[in-house]
Amino acid sequence: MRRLHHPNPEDILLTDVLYALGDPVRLAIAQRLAQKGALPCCELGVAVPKSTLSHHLRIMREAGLLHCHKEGTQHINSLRRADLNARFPGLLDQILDVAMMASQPVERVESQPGEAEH
Amino acid sequence: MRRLHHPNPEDILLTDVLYALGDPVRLAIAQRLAQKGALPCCELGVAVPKSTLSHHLRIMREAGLLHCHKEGTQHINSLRRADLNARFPGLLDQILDVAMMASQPVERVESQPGEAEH
DNA sequence: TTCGCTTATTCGAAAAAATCGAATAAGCGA
DNA sequence: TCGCTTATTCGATTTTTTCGAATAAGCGAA
Repeated sequence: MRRLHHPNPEDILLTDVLYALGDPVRLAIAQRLAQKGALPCCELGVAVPKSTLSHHLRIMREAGLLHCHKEGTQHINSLRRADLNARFPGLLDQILDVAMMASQPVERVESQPGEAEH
Repeated sequence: MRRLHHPNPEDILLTDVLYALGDPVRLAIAQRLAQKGALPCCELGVAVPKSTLSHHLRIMREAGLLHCHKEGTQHINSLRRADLNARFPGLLDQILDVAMMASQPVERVESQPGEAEH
């Protein structure tokens, strides 16, 4: 398997980060990782085919948004919070804050059926 | 000419805003408008063909990022700062802040030759 | 009104990117 | 080695982006 590419912190581009987060599936992944810390691909909780998920993770990884390392057969993903905060102070937290506030449908995939939100 | 569509403030989606700013040309336009207030298309200072510029402005307008109104033969564009701030408090300013900090090449097109930036 | 000029959108074809099923790779344990 | 699990890569289709050419629309002068 080819080695996965991660940009150096100083090479992370703002437009790449914004582009990576400018998709409902990828924003949901970022939110999930922010909450859970580190997760393998299969536990990201997004309803897309495996090949599409791989593509989304690549976009995020190459944008510098997340780090991925292998553990056995699994690929563990986590947000590069420190690197992002060094390069763009406060940005990621601000985005995750407003994302939490104004959740979009795709981000509520696992809400409890009993909790109505009339 | 068809009427230009602008989403209502409450219909603005975070992913649309991030996607709209996740392109070097569009981020440069947002920065320019943040600095100058309101500008017609021809004074946005981006080096792309007219038809491409029209497309970029449409993406931004339909994302809720900017407002466009006609004045004579010109279309005046301005950021929807109040609407965006109401929907996603602090987000736009945060993005413009870090964009200013870490300017990408396309954003420095008009820097003064005399002003060194060491 | 009609012509010429300016500003900007829309059309249409080509290039680039996203999607997703099928095939492949790679680790683990029996 | 075989079978199972996890995830990437391939390849074809769909969607989006790009940009020259055509169109639209306002303005001022003849």
